[in-house]
Amino acid sequence: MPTLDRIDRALLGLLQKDARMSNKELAASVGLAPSSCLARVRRLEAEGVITGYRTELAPRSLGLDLQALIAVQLRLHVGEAFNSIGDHLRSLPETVAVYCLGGATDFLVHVACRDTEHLRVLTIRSFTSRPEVSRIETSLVFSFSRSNLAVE
Amino acid sequence: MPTLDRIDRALLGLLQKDARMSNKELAASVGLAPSSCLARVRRLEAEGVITGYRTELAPRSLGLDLQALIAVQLRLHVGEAFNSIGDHLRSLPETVAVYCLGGATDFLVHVACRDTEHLRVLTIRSFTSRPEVSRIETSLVFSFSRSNLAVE
DNA sequence: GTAGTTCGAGAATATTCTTCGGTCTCGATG
DNA sequence: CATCGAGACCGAAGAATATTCTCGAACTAC
Repeated sequence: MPTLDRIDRALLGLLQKDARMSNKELAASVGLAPSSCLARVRRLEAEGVITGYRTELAPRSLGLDLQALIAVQLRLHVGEAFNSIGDHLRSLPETVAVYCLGGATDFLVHVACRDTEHLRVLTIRSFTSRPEVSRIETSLVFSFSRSNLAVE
Repeated sequence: MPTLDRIDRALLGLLQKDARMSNKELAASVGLAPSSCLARVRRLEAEGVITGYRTELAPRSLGLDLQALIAVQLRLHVGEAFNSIGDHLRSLPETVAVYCLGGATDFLVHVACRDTEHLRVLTIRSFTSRPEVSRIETSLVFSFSRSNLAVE
């Protein structure tokens, strides 16, 4: 369990906002020499604090105009089914995110589709036709925005 | 509405997986000269296909061991309240993501907290005590994983 | 004190970025 | 059928950056 000091947190805050910030600029922002800064970032990566650098795309630019949240309720709650359906949901090309939940809903899946027909086919082919799935409920996503984690 | 050819899509796929990949490596992966590759990426940024580069952090490393989804139902559905509560939810330091939904639930908020006490205080202070909020329902998040958008 | 440890600075090297012509292809046009 | 222009790519070179390495300061424990 790594301890994060003030500088680590500043780095994480900056990198969350812009993962492509150069090491030099990063170093200047936190008041370190580039070499020291790089060592810190490498350490944060190695310790697993930083889990990856992702590029965020506009779904619309990819022709995915329709986003939905699909709440999934399972028939069997044995561990086996839980894992296999989880992997299945994560592997769908339409999937943006998968939540595994406690409560009445077992999974909540955020999907991006081209249009309503695409969504309709998706829910049938990849959700309701699976034997583990008891019931789903689909909600339209009007807007979606992600925030940075608080690092302080 | 920009048209994305095969190379654009390859670039987006690679950058989604690793936003810090160097331009040189990126160029080699798609069979382009670095200069041409850079021009493509710049164009994708300018066209709004790429909306940002984010660093993904492990919530646990930040002492945020407890994640939850909070479904929010509003009292008034006028546009005014809708925007103000949306901004409020997005501005919370605990917020990871905010969905604005159609259906019975108006907002779904993904939050990360230190512990149950933190979550309890959060739901009261930042959710139920707001006048626009009629009712909330909190679900525990056992696991959460994000996928890359299909670019092909 | 002193040895060990951690952390950062600075220099030197390796690598990469970025710009700037130049070339090629392709389609339209005279 | 030749010419022209637009668009896309490549390659080279200077500038900027990343990375490695070594050294020294501050701190700890004994």
